[in-house]
Amino acid sequence: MHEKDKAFLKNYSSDKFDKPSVAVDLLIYTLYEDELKILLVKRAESPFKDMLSLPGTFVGIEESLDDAVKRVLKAKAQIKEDIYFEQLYTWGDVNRDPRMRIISVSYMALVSAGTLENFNRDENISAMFYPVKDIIESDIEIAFDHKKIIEYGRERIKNKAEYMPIAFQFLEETFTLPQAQKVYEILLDKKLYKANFRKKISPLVEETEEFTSGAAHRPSRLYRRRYT
Amino acid sequence: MHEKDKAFLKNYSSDKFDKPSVAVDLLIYTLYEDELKILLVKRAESPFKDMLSLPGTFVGIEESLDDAVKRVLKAKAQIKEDIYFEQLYTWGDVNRDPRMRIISVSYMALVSAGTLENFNRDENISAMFYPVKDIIESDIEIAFDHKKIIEYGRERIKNKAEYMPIAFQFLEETFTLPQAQKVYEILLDKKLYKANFRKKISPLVEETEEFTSGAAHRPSRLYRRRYT
DNA sequence: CAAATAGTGTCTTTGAGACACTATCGT
DNA sequence: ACGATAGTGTCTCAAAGACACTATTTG
Repeated sequence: MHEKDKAFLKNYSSDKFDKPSVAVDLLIYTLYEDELKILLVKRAESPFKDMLSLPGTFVGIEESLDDAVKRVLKAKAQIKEDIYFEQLYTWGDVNRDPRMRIISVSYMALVSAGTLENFNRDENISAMFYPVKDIIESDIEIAFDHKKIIEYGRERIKNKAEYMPIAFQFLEETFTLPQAQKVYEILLDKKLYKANFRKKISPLVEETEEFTSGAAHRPSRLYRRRYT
Repeated sequence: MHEKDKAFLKNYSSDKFDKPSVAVDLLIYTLYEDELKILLVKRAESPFKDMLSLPGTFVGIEESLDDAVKRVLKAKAQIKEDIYFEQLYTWGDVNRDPRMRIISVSYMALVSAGTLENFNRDENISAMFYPVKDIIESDIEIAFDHKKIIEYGRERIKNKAEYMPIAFQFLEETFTLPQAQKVYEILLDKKLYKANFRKKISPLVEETEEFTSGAAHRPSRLYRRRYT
């Protein structure tokens, strides 16, 4: 390292030049019971003690943002696999945290119900999935500016769903088209026409030779996602 | 502040818990000479001395991200007015800056040529507008990961332009439809059909009674943006 | 009137939306 | 046979794309 760099670094790192802290906060979504749900944790400490908040963590000095996200996924949702997530927005208002200056980089992660099978609900009374609709429409208070972040995420997921592929994240490896349609209907929060939905999604999926069975009606063919 | 908060704060702020630094980096775009241009500054210091980089700054401890952006706009581009800008993405790789850990929140700002009239090119040999196309297509090296950020911004601006209103940021208060069409053609990087363009944009603009004059061809009506 | 750019009318193609019909299971 | 859900054919309508035409200025 150059001498000048050292000088710069020393000056910048000195105490008189305080830095903001950086955290990641996650919108971890899943779909079950025909609802979009999001993982929230009950705060154990002040400020906002006992209120719900997004799972998050501070970003370590030698840790990328993505790694911090993965660490939260593992710690708070018991998800060890690599799952889909994407960055949403960075919130930087000066007083968003009453303790100190914290800049929060928000991410959303989409998890299929299957991936959450080993998410132990009993052990995690502090971390639970709540219907997004309830959070947004009721006036339950949420810690920090996290309600705003949840609303922002809800809009983003709706927009993303319009352009299709993201909904597959909520489905298992194979799925029926009625299942896929249901996912879109929940994400977009509106009814879709069967025939039109199928026309639109057909280039994105490929048939398998499997069918559902047992139900008192015509079986449904299973599809898988087509990667092109 | 609670006792517990103090304890937390003390622990977190202690030296053994080093924090990343936070910066904002700006993609300041303008349009002239029928090209999309971006403001770059020549680095005076190592690392990457004499190379081009995005204008940016560290975020102060009592300064919001937006305020940091405005500070850069003023300092590097002499823009005192409030102009349009939006957050793009936050870059958090551990080694993106060789000196120390810096997380960069990138923004794009769109400036009309008129707003830049008092941008003194002679005084600013270190800050200049460069054609985006040249930067992306040539293999000039750009400091840090800023080339990647520039490419990311170029895609975003293209997507945004598809959904319309953003292009008005590059136009003056009133403008002709051929001028507006030109803006879209540059942003989208493709030719458009006159008749179709006009059909699409007509709900977004309103006529004035003014016309261009002096050119050796039919005068063009001036329009202004319609806010609805 | 010729060159140049502004501005309009209309045909074709594509895709979203709506609806009615047929197919196949369990009971 | 019938209730229930899976799956298909096709009409309508609106927007995107393509092209040809008319309009108004200066020199």
